[in-house]
Amino acid sequence: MTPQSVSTLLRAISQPARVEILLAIGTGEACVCHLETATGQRQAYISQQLMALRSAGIVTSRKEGRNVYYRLKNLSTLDLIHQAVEISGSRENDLPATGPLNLYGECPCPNCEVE
Amino acid sequence: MTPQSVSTLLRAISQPARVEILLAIGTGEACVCHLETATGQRQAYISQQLMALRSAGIVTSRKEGRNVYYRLKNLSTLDLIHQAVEISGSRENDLPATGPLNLYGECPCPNCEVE
DNA sequence: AGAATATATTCGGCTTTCTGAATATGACAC
DNA sequence: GTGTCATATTCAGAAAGCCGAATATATTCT
Repeated sequence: MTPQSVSTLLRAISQPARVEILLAIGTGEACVCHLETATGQRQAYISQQLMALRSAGIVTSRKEGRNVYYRLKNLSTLDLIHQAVEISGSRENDLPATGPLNLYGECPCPNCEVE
Repeated sequence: MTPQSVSTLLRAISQPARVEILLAIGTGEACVCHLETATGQRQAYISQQLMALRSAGIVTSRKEGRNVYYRLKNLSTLDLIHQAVEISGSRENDLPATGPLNLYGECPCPNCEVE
């Protein structure tokens, strides 16, 4: 039945850290080290949240070298979050910038610099 | 900060019983006894869920006689749920009919019959 | 007043989620 | 091989959520 699957999806998102991660990934792709700097959280912690998002089918991952790049499986997940922002009454501007802050294949965060 | 309020909202919805309740209320108004028959749950249980929805600011209540009528504070909460349905991959039709099954001020469920 | 009805609240135990700490895996460089 | 870097997993205690059972409140009726 569907209320079950709806609530499973929403529950997976209903965590401040995971909302931040999803917004940081945005419409692009982000490796863990990027999310680490983007959200200021420990690496293991982010990995845990990503595991939750992955097993809920919200994100997919792609491995390249020693990095793993995450992206949203369905971009309208972002719309859902934005709608939640509106409903919750906060101004949209209060949200941290939505990704991508980087280009595909390369990660701009300190540890990943390519040049 | 906003990821917090977003997750508070989503968490309040992320519960099968509450999704059902919200859909049963739909765009209209429903008293508790109606939701009782609509969802097949015990009265106290529904009241608990309504309390959660109320304290999350998702529904408002209006008292009339010995009945209390609930409605969505913001109708786009329904859109959010429908979008969650799409993202979660289930067909929209799997959702139980969205309210209102009743007219304002009167409740069609057995205990509330007016005529 | 007392009884019946509609809804709300409290309590308690159980289960789940959260998150820090430590550790493991896997890939690349040397 | 060893070392280092990026990411993943496991464990455990604390916190939060869920929900049945009992009880409370508030309204109407007689």
